[in-house]
Amino acid sequence: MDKKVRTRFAPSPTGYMHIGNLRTALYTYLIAKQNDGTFILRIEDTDQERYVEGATEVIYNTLRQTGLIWDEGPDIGGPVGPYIQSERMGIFKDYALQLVESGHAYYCFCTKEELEEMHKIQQVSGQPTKYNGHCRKLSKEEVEKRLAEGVPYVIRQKIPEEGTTTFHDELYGDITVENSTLDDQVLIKADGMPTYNFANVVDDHLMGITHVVRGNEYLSSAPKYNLLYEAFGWEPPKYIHVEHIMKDAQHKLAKRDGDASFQDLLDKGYMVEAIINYIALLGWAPKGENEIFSLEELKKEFSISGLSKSPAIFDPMKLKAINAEYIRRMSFDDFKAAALPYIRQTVKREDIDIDVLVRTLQPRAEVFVDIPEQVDFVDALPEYDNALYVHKKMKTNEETALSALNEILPVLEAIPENEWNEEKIHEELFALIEKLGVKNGWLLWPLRVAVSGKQFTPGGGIELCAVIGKADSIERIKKGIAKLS
RNA sequence: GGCCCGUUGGUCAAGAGGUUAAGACGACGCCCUUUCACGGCGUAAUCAUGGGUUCAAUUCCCGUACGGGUCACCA
Repeated sequence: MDKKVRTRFAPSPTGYMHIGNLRTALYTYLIAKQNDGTFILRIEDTDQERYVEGATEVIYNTLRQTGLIWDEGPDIGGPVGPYIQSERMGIFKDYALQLVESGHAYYCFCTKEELEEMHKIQQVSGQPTKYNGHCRKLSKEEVEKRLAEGVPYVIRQKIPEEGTTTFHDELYGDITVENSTLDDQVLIKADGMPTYNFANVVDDHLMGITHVVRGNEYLSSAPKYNLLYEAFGWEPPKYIHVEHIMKDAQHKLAKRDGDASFQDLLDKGYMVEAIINYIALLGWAPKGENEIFSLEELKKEFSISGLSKSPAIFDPMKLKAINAEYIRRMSFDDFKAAALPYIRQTVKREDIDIDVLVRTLQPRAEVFVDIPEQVDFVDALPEYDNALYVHKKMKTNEETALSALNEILPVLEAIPENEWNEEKIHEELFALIEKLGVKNGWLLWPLRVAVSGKQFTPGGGIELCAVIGKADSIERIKKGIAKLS
């Protein structure tokens, strides 16, 4: 690396952070940071029609939350500002004029109607729709005359009529296209503003950007970018085009899918670290077998060569599994602090052993938002069907369950209130199992059902009894006996 | 439709001429002094397809199919 790496994330403030976009930001950030380079935030807000109140804040907040901290940007400034595109509007026209001067661009006076007409004809005759070069042929005098008359105009890029253009992508290698397939795209619009493509090239150059990570949709316009760089005599940045994140094989993950934005994922209870970890993996594969990476670790691990050239389908299951892994890796205290608000959504009573509940919950919680439902039996025993008592593998049925509960009841009743804890209950019940000469499940499966009324619970019967306390446990067992009798 | 790109198990994917074609999620099975959505151990994949090149092709080349992208005075 001879040149200091400078990368940029250049989102439009739409008020919505698509995870594909976030992932681009991530990769962009990682490339800068792993090369000890600079990560720049540039807001591309030139589309007034799409302006959304507070949208810039969404970008700031997302980046801050995920730890993708920029070194230069609108709020903190930097040597190549301004970093808000709408504040740079004055600089582009001169560059376009420079191109006109050097013969790489030209004034075009065609009206919208004329263009529409032209495209219509092209479509009907099966031709590709592109500008027909009408105004290319205008004489210098003619141009001057119309300019003087104040005829509205745009400035278009003059694509060579023959030959090919080759550009290099770090992932795809060299891609060559026929110049004849390229359109004389507009550089400066009739209102004097630059088009996105033009502003992008100029800004990237002015900001000294060395690597551009962007979506695959720009692959087809990349040759035109290259021609622009050539016309200016500038060195193009290294391109890395990344594939889309898909909902399924034929549809991109879209807003309406409800999984598409960072905020959607947050709302579903996923942890920030897990989200970053998962999207890093969507379209990129680490060298080794480890898949769990912090942002810090990603800086070391990430490599452009591990990026994938084909679209990746977003898999909520995998995200969930990674989130579960993060939960399991939390310390007891951290997990407790994070889980408590969720537990309290359904568990209001205070007379329980919360630590036992938290401890049994941690390995079984995959996402925080699932917790309220997981512990909703604590406050009150739900209505349940006796069918729950039937378990093939445990060899239990309603009849054996009744016997089991009848055996359990006096044993638990005999435990003094102040000795009621997990160890004691365990000790007493296992003594009973030995005395009766039965399998653990024969006794404990019915207990779990009676005490929870649920098919799945965090922890087994013993833990649950410890959580809800003696009085409630006894009451629920009695209720089970009554139901089974 | 033109142009560009892609195609390894249900999903994410490693592998880059000769491999038992990794690993993870999911599924399934078994195990575990208590169920499970914990843990442990296993099982399942002839690499879209046809043709080349080669002693040898999932890996290179061409075609086909399928999928995606793009063809704006929008970003």
